Amino acid sequence: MTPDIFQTIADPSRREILHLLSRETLTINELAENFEMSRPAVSKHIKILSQSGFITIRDIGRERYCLLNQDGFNQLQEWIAYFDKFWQNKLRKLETVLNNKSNNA
Amino acid sequence: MTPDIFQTIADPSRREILHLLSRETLTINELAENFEMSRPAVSKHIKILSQSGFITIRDIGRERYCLLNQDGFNQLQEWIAYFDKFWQNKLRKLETVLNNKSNNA
DNA sequence: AATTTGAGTAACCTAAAAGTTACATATCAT
DNA sequence: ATGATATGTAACTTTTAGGTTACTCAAATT
Repeated sequence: MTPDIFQTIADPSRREILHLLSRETLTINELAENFEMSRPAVSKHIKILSQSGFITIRDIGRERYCLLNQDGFNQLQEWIAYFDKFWQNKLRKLETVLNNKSNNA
Repeated sequence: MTPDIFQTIADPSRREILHLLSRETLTINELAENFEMSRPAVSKHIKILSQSGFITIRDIGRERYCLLNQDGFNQLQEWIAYFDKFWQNKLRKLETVLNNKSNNA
C-alpha cells in the first residue's frame, strides 16, 4: 500500500533526507551516515519516500542512488492550491466590498 | 509545545476539518457533527490546528467559531518553495547544457 | 435558581509508527 | 571461491498519536 504524502513528510528524518538530496545525489549508506539511527531505519524511510513519489532510486550495481522526484511535491502543491483559491476568493470579496463602499460614498 | 505543521496536516480528519472550514465557519459542535468520532476528539484536533496556525478561533458566548488562518498554509508554502528552487535550478542547468550543445554544433 | 448546552481536561486504552537487532542476498574485489 | 560491502527483510520493542469515557466549568435558557 502506497503511503500518503502528508504522512510521508510528517517525519522530520524524511524531510531531512529530502533536504540532503536537494544538495546531491546520495546512496542509502551515504544518507545513513548523516543520521544517528541505524541503516535499516534509513532504508525504511527511503522506501516510504520512494513509494509516495518524493524520490526516485537508480540502481547501479549493489548501490542505490537516491534522487528527488517532483511528483510528491506536485501532489502537495495541488492540495495547497485548493486553499490558495480560498484566500484569493476571500481577497476578491473584500475588494468588492471596498469598491461598493467607494461607489456609495 | 506547538505542534509542527507537517504533523498537523498528516491526520486525515484534520485535513477534512480544514476542508469543511473552507466552505463555512463552524463551531466545534457543528464540526463534530460531520465526524464519527466524539466531540472531545474533534476538540483536540481543533487545538492542534489552532496551535499550528491553520485555524483561528473566535469565542462568542459559550460557542467557539473556527475559521481558516493563512499562517499555517504559508509556512507550508515556504517549505515547498525551497524545493521549487531546486527544480527551477535543475531546469536552468538543463537549458545551459542544451545551449552549449547548439553552440558547439 | 435550576437545567441545558457548548466546550475543555484528565485518565486511560489501543493501534500504528519508528526504531532496533539479526539474518538473507547480491555484487564487487581479491 | 572467499571475503567484504551495500542493501533488503523479518521479528520484535517502544513510543506516540488518536481515540474513548467521565468529569468540570461557564454561558444560555427556562
